[in-house]
Amino acid sequence: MNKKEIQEQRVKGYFITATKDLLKSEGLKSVSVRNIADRAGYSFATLYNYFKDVKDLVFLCVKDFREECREYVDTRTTTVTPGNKRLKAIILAYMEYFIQYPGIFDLFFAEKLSDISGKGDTSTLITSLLEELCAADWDYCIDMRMLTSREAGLKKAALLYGTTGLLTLYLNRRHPGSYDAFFKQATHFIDSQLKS
Amino acid sequence: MNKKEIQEQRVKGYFITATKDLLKSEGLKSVSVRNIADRAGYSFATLYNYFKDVKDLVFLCVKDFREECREYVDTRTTTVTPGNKRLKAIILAYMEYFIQYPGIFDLFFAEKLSDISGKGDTSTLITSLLEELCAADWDYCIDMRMLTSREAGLKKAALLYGTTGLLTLYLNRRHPGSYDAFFKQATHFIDSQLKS
DNA sequence: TTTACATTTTGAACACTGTTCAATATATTT
DNA sequence: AAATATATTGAACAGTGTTCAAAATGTAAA
Repeated sequence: MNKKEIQEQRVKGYFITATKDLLKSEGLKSVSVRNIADRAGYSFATLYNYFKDVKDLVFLCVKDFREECREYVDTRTTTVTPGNKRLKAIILAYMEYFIQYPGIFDLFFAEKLSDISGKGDTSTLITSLLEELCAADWDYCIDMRMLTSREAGLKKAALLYGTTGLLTLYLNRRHPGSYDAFFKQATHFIDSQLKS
Repeated sequence: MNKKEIQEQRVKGYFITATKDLLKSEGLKSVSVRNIADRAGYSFATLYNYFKDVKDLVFLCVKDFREECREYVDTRTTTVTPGNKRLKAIILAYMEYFIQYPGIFDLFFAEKLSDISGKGDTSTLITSLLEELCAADWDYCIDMRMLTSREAGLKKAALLYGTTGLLTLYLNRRHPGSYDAFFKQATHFIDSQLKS
């Protein structure tokens, strides 16, 4: 029924919102079935009527966070000069977003997906985010004959791997040891990669 | 006393060996206080007479794995021509080691350190491994005037970030989707970074 | 309105996790 | 052999995810 569908989606939304709030404020380690249900105003058992397990619920947040990150980056890079300059700004803002919400980084890149089957698209959702954010400016550079399509492909990959690694090392291993040092390393890395 | 010290180190060793075996065979998720103690032939409570908590014990394994990785890489790269060629071989072997033991990668780069205080050197132990493996060949390239010291520093950092990110994405997000594709990406990335 | 059925919500229970602590067992010394 | 010191241990507690039968609620029919 339609009414039933609407209500189901509503309750699902309560759980998702609770999970997102918890993840952003307390981090991934505090995301538990009982904590989520408390925030949503339901019993922990109710959660299992709407999601097959807690990982399923947690990974449903990826879509929303992806959009949030997109907006975060867009609002602070639209006025920047297209091309290399904006690419740098986009990548820095992208990293900044995860620095601000380490729990979201954990969810995106560290948390293991439970079942490998149908969740391939969640992985794609995550790994394609940076590429999507940069797409227009890579195209711009290619159109301007600053880069070949082949070169752009290599740089895209290197920047995805590098930013992921740098964030992993900084958030999980405090390397570099301060935010200033991290930021300096990030800019150096991006500059070195964008340099033709 | 000396006798006491020897016995204490021996029992500690039993727990560390058990943890290492478990980590390599079953992965980090199976490393629990009771599983470790079972393998070591003690009660789970005994563990707390030798280590302040389970994370302390788990991170003590880093030192041994570091040595193991070092040997793994050394034995398959000593005969390679020094310079860029050997650098590539070293970095590939380094990645290969973690592909073989995903649990060790989790321990090195994903697992959060419990207390931030005295464990800074464990982080350093981890983040300096690749640099140490490559040190001789970077020096070789600098001596041969193939690189300036400054350029080498940039490349070192980029390769550390890139390998960490590529391994994170492949092991946690199946990106790229197959080992063949992963290997191809890894070689492309390394080649592009080593290219002056 | 009351009865009957369908759906949603829920807490108890189970198997796990890490950790603490008092009791037990072992080793050492007197 | 008795007294003391040390090592080992299981019970207990608070937390985790998950299942399931019972209770509460909503809906339809009599």
